[in-house]
Amino acid sequence: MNIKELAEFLNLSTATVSKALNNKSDISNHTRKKVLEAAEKLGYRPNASARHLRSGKVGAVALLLPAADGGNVHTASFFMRIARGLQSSLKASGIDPVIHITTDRQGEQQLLQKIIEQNRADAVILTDTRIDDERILLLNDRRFPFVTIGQSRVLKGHFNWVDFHHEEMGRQCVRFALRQGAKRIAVATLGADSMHGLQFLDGCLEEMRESGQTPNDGLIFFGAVAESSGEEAMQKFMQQNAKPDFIIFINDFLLMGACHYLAGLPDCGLDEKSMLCATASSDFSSRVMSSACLFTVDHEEVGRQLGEAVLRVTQGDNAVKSVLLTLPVNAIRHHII
DNA sequence: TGATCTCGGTCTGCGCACCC
DNA sequence: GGGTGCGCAGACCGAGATCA
Repeated sequence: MNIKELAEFLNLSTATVSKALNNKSDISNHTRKKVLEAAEKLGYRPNASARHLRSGKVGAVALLLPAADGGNVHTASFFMRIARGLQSSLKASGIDPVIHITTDRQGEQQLLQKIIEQNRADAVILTDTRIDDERILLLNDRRFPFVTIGQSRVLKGHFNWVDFHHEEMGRQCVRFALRQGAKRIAVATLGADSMHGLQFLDGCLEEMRESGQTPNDGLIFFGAVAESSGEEAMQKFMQQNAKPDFIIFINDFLLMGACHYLAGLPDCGLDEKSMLCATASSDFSSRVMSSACLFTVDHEEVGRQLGEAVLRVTQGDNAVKSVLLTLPVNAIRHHII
């Protein structure tokens, strides 16, 4: 059953039927009611591909998960929960989130090119933004609508993004460590060109300086979103003459690796109480290690903010809006304090 | 072989007919 | 004359068919 057959059944034109179905104003209530009843009775459903052909829209937004060799299987659970909020906020507009996973940056770049050139989505949502993010430049150059989860220095940060207040998170982690009596704080953050890794470290270092502590390069580690990075961080810290008495990890993966490392060093002077991570990236660790995380993430709210941004860019709204989310302190961790 | 046409289903700008 | 309701025609895009 297509609109033509429905129109023939009603002895009306397809234009009239289309207008009635789409609630246009120049249709009488009598005709509208007749069309809607017939459509319901005959089981008419609009042909999605034809509708997209007509509107020039695909009806999908591409959510690109962080490119990582196998590692994004774990971080995927973090973004899946965000995607759920995103989906519910986009439901009414008929746009569905489509999740893409790539294993390396080359594959990610090729995928992005394909989405742009073949018009495979109405907008792109980038995650894991970088300090100098060439993906943002590409999307901007091609005038392809996009939103990011995270900031970047490109375009002077003037694009639509939703992000957590990583500097503030870093500051609060240091304040927490100081309240525990920490004298030598180590920080394990994300390296390469991770924007939020840099922001988190900046927050930690600023708070340390303001509280009279001198940051030590030997107590700063740049890693990846992987447990092995947590172990490497511990190896570095344990080699220092002045070993840390408190360690802050940007995420749970590094913390889990550190805990694994510590299991083999029971007398090193550190235990799980002298370690902390900012947020949980994976669904697994958010349950098992919930007390080790200082902040809780409202995934639904992140998804909702993303959904609003996606609607704006797909509707051609050129006004740039940035959303900075401040995360609440984890109640469980607070209780343990 | 390259150019042009046709087809699929939906939507909408514009114009026409009708009625008050 | 103006408002209302309806229909025509064309646009959207890509693949396949047809023609010169």
